[in-house]
Amino acid sequence: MAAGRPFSDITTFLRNQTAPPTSQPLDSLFLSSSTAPFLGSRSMMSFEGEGGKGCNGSFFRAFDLDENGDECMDEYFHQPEKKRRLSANQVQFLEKSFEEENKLEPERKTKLAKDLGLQPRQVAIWFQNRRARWKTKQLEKDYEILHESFESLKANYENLLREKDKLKSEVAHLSEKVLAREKEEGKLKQAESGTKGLQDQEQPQRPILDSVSEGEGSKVSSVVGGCKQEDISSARSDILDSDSPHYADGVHSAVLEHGDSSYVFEPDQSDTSQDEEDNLSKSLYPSYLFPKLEDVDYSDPTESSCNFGFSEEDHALWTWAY
DNA sequence: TTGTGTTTTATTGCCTCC
DNA sequence: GGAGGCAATAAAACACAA
Repeated sequence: MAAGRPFSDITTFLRNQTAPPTSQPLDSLFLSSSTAPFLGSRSMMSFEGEGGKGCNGSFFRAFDLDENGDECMDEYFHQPEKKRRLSANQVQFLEKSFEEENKLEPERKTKLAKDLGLQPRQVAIWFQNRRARWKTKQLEKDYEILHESFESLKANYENLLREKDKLKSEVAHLSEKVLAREKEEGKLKQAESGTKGLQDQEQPQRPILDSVSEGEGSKVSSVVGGCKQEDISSARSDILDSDSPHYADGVHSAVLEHGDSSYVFEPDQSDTSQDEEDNLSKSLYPSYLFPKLEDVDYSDPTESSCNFGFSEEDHALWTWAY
């Protein structure tokens, strides 16, 4: 069967069973509503039994076979309500046309219908259904792409979360070390001031961490690890107080009486944004917990006198936390 | 052969555009 | 208001396992 004129044989047969084949399309004789009003939309048919249910599996072949052609004609015309699938060639032709343009202008529809021996409405329906199938496939593809993208982002996010937790615990660990060292230094200074005796009594000095009692100190260090804000800020208020020129002013009293250090120092405990993250770092590890970094010489990280025995990496992390 | 799931063809009803 | 598109759906055709 020649592509483009697939039904020339049957057309000829129906027009004149003895005449040679012509290129006359089938629908001009067979499916035109003006000339064949007996065929409604339910009678739109393909003349090729792809599934072998037709006569000898092919309606065309059936017509080619002289001995049973009439039989097949009878069989064919006695199933006016049966749906017929389009032939492979017809579908191929339509697919090709669809690839070129998935919308169907009236002229193209008429031409396709004529070429394939179908009713224009059949062609339109085929395109309609084809567009629907294409859309479904497209949606599936889009879904796949989005799903993959989502999975990738999710994995990335989880990695970042793990990394964040790791860094947090590192910072906490380092902070504990710093606190322990601070505490020891405080004790040393206290001992020194004790040996100086009463000569210093006229100029009492409060060491930075003096006001942090044993209990409070341990409280702070445990807090840093456990990230408990109130206790940290409580310790901080004491230390700030010791340095503060307004040690006994009303604000301080109010803070102390209030019993809740968050009254003046109230960090956000959530960790959902970068800003909050920064705030958290600063509130968790405020400047009073560390020596003034600008006073520390990092030029030689191996110099234990000024690097607290931490490695260069520790310093980097420290600086970051600071 | 038959039951069942999938695909294809066709209809219906609604909506938009000219 | 008619033509055409689309979504939802029906129903025939088909594939396939049991």
